[in-house]
Amino acid sequence: MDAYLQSGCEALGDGTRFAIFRALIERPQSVGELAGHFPVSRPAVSQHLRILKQAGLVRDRKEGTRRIYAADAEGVARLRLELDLLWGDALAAFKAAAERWEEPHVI
Amino acid sequence: MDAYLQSGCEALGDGTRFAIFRALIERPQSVGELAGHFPVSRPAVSQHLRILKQAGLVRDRKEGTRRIYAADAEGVARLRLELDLLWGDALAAFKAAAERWEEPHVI
DNA sequence: ACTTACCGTAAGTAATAACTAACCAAATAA
DNA sequence: TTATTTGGTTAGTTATTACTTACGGTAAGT
Repeated sequence: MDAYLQSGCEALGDGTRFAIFRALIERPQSVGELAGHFPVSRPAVSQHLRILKQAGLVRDRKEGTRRIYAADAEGVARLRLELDLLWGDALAAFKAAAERWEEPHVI
Repeated sequence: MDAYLQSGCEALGDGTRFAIFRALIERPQSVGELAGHFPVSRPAVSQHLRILKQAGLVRDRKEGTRRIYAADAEGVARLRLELDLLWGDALAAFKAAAERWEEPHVI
């Protein structure tokens, strides 16, 4: 999973990438800073960041020679909405299934 | 990702597995039924189901010679809660960042 | 008992993803 | 200008994952 577009859940499927994303939610950080937190090389972090960026979950801005990455509010909201729809469907299905069990008792 | 325990996001990281999970949210289904919906073999579906089960996202019951899988309400709720905490953290951070920008204007 | 339907598991393969090392580019500092 | 810092990209390797085929096991039907 290193070079093509993908949806939010796939982008967060890798543990290291999820951890990087989580770190960026706490506060914006540079690539080198992030690399310091995890047992992978700086290029590996760069590649994870590219994938997160393609998924719209992070954005970046240049600041001198450094590049600061931050979680992207819009992308996060989009993923949240997508998953909320899923939870909604699930809840509706659970409720319907429960009612199919309870109805006979009401008779 | 075929044999060890993992958290919810990693379990949904694979596209085929996510699709299977989504199908089970719509309605409980047997393994063979699921395999009919996707371009993979039945054993492949079985393996995906095992991973989803290890993640607590699905449960299964025997029904004759068939085995019916269904989304697990408790596991779904747990994952939802975990992600809601993440969204909450993100929202708080975005709000704090926005205020750091707006404060100077208030002076 | 035999057959059929359905499914899990094991083994092996093929595909893909994650990673490192090496290189290059841009911005700042001396 | 030269050196330093920082980080993206490429190439190649390693590790992991998804997959199929083959097999065995259980439950229901004949």
